[in-house]
Amino acid sequence: MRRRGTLPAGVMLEGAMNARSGRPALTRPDGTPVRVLVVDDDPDLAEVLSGALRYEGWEVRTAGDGASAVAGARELLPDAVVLDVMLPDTDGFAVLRSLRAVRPDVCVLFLTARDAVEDRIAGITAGGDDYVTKPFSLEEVVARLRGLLRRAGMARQLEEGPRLVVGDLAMDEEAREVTRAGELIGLSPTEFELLRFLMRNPRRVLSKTQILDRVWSYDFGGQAHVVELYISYLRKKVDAGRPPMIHTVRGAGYVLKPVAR
Amino acid sequence: MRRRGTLPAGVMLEGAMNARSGRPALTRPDGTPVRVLVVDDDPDLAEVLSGALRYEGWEVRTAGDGASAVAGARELLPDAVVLDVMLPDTDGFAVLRSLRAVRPDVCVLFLTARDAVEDRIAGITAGGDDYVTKPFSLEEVVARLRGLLRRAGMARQLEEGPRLVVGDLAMDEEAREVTRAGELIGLSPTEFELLRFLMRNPRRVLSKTQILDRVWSYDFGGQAHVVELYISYLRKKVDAGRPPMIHTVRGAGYVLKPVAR
DNA sequence: GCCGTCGCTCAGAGCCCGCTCAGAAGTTCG
DNA sequence: CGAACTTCTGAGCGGGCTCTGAGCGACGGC
Repeated sequence: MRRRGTLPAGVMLEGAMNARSGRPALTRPDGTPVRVLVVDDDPDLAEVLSGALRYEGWEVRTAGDGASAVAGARELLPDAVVLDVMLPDTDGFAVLRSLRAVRPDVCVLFLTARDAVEDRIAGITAGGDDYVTKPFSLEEVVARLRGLLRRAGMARQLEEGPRLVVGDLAMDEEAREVTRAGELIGLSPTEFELLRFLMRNPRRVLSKTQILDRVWSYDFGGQAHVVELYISYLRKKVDAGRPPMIHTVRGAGYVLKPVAR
Repeated sequence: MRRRGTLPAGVMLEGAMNARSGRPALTRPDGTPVRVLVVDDDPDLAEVLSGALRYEGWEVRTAGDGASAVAGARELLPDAVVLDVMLPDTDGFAVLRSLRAVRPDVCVLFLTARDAVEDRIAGITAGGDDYVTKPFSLEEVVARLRGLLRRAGMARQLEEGPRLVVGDLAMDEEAREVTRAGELIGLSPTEFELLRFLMRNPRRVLSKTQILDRVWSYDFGGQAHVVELYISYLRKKVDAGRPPMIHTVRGAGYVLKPVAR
């Protein structure tokens, strides 16, 4: 079962409703949803991205080129922009300048090809902005965006730091530190992202396909078997010798739950 | 003027917040954000600069020539100005005179080519202002600006002296001295700036790209490999024979942390 | 109780990442 | 003018990380 180049089957895309249950969504200071503009000339990719962002409870609008991006920004007045560096009409930097003219404090997350990194990205991460290289995972994009928005002063109403907590399991996203019952746990990059996905959806059964679509890059051609493997890695490190928090739901997927009392 | 400890934490944070590390930003005496005007005719450079300064929690406005600089200053009433000496319509010194007419005590940081007008710059800096030569690193610009503002009497000087401390590692920015456990450590200029960047972002994973964008000059064309090299230099000097403070996070970057409690 | 399916884990191959050494080019200073 | 220092490139190496394949155990249907 081979996946097509750009499009994962978007199980989580349909029913794009409010935030994931469990925790309130990241919102603007006045409580209205965060507004994001997605700019990419690949309509499939733009659709997948906007689906993932809507799933966060955010308001999303897409544009396929620089001109409509600027127009869209004028209407939407977005808090953040996901911006492909390579666009059919202009490059992302020119678009950024126009955007900044409309809204100086807008956050920008650049999408760029791996080899183009050294090009003119220099200086971008120096400000509040950030970038991810293609191919990326949706979790990565969402996490980076959340980081940008948080630092830009969103979510003032909740004390939402860069810290995820489920039971006695805690994750500091900025320090990339994970602790269980105070003990430090070392994780590889993939393990870390998988655990982050689980921790952001506690008590919810996640299917292997869902996990694959979310945590792995969209061009990953492999089998769902990797998910089992990495779950097993995680169990060894997170549940080692302790009451288990990662549970298998046969035929459905996996759940992360705090230990029952 | 605010006194520490007498107000609830939330009130203090209400003013400008530094985007990094949650520390309060350098602010004006009344708690409002520092206001900076960036004047440079290269829009990309102006954009990168203003991004970096906004990231400090400051309010930024840009201008591309002398005329709009004076106009912008009249509106913004900036505390500091980052001013390119070479401008399309006039030179920076003329602009400075106009600025001083509006606000006599404004801090000025000149941007200048390496071999240009050393003597006139030298005269200027005698008056309390400062300059950096192109190409510069963003860390350098920000550090110089912070120094100027601090000396000009911006608030928080009690907490934010020219002294950075992480664990038993201490840095005096003005004396350019670094000590670990009281022992003096000699660093080259680049090593010093890299360590300063790490110390200003303790417990936060910094990617190689982030470090490159921030510590190296904006025109540096090289690979992220240099960062690894300089991290290795730093480790030899800072961590030599001691419990390590500089840690590698594979696939993510580097962190500076005080030794485990 | 038997059998098929599903999930877990081990072992290993290949790749990629980060560390280090050595040396060249440029710079500063005595 | 030479010596020491600084900065950066290139190459090699060691090891961690990711993924494949296969065997085995667990679970559930009948």
